[in-house]
Amino acid sequence: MYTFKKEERLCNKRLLEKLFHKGSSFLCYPYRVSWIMAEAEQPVPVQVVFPVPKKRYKHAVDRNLIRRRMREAYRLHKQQNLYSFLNEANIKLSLSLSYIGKEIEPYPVMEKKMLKLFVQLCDLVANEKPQPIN
RNA sequence: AUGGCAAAACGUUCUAUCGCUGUACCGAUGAGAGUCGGAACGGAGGAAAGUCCGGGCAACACAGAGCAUCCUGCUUCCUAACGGGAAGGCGCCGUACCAGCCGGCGACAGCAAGUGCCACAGAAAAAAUACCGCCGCGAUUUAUCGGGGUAAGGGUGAAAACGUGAGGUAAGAGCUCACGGCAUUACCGGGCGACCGGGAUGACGGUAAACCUCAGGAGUUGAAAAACCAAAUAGGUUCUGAAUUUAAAGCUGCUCGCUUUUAUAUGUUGUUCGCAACAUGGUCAGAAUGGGUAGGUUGUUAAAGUUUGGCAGCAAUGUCAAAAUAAGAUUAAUGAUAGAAAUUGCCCUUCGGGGCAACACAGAACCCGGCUUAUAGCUUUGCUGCUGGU
RNA sequence: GGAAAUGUAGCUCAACGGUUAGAGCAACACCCUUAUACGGUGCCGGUUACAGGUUCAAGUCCUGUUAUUUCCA
Repeated sequence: MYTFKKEERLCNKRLLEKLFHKGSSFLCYPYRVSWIMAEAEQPVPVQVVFPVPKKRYKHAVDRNLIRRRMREAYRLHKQQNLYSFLNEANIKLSLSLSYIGKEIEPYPVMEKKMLKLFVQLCDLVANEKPQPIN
């Protein structure tokens, strides 16, 4: 189940705007995570977007490389560490993982940080749960 | 042999596992649309980059001509077109000078259409107002002064009135002559032409990447252009029907409604001045209509395309024939991990090989033709001067 | 994806193609004051973003590159 299809990507402009304006966020270097509970009935637990700022990385090649590594790390570990928890709690999320590192990290580092990020996110969501937004 | 310059070709490959995306296919389900599963095939570049030019395509505008603005600028040809390319001319560079060949570079129309500018220095920077000097003339205090001629010499400058020699002259001066350079040319010859050779002429400083002149060209906006689709939401316009009318305050959580006060929605007509009739406007309900927003489809990848071969041409290129399952994303795919090989460098070597390291620049966004810039490594070709004279 | 503008001293800006690129603030030194501030005097600081070209001469003109900023949504 290491898939990553179109439905799992966050493409809607309104949702994106809502995410960045109203969503809560935290830092887990080299990622900046923004998340919000999703109201709409989406077919997957999480819709995610991976922005990499053009200001920091001038060349498209670098941005592509970072995005692809992030996506790979997310794809391989989301099922065990994120989906299982969310499915139990029956929560749906919109998520944004911005890369704000100053240098391009190698894949093993990014993978480790991604795991740490998942743990942190689950904790926060669990704390938020008592007063759901909808 | 090595280095440099120029041009051209290439610019990693294979396997396994897990993914992403497109195409058409099979199975299950379903009335259908679709959904789920399976296996097959395709999936970044020489610059995809910069956006510097030129097109295609689309929308809007548009009688014709001129002015302004901007761009281009040796000639001929190629091309859909170009500021691109090819061939040629001319100039410059490649060992002092000259000639020829070879190679490289050149925004290379016109200062002899007009105007402007040429700091400082210098007498003078362009119609020579003569500082020193040179040569006459006049005056005399015999060493100077006055008023002329003179661009040969001095010095200044990036640049000084074409250079050298002779004649000529009071001294000088293209003033005259010879040789040489430069420019122009309504002349002659060669070349399609740029231009070349000869003759004639002389207005013989530089600057047009100074204004400008001449010749040629340019409508504007860009796929976030543009066309179509069926829904939802708020509002616009029109039609039909219903009720009947405004403003302020209060009652109730809100709406409806009720109460009080004031005026009696606007206009026209009539009027007994109390009001009545008609029209318009407003409220509610329904229908139609065209536009906007977000979404989807088309545009959108079979093309002035790629590869190979024949023919025409010096070449750019054209033409004919054949071949190929020929990227198509849209918050944006083409990836990750592991292993092997190739290439290059270094070290060791029993010359069989082994170990370590490196592997550039860089990512399609409607599509083409160029240019420019970045680029590890690797391959090929040419040149890096040759000949003759002084 | 498309379209513009600007790079000059540590900062903010000037400068007809022509002398050694200038002004204010800042920094430094001295004076003033018991001392600091204010004030005064002096001084320091520039590859005019980079490369090439035109010109006798380029910060200025032309071409290419690079960096920054802005606009269209």
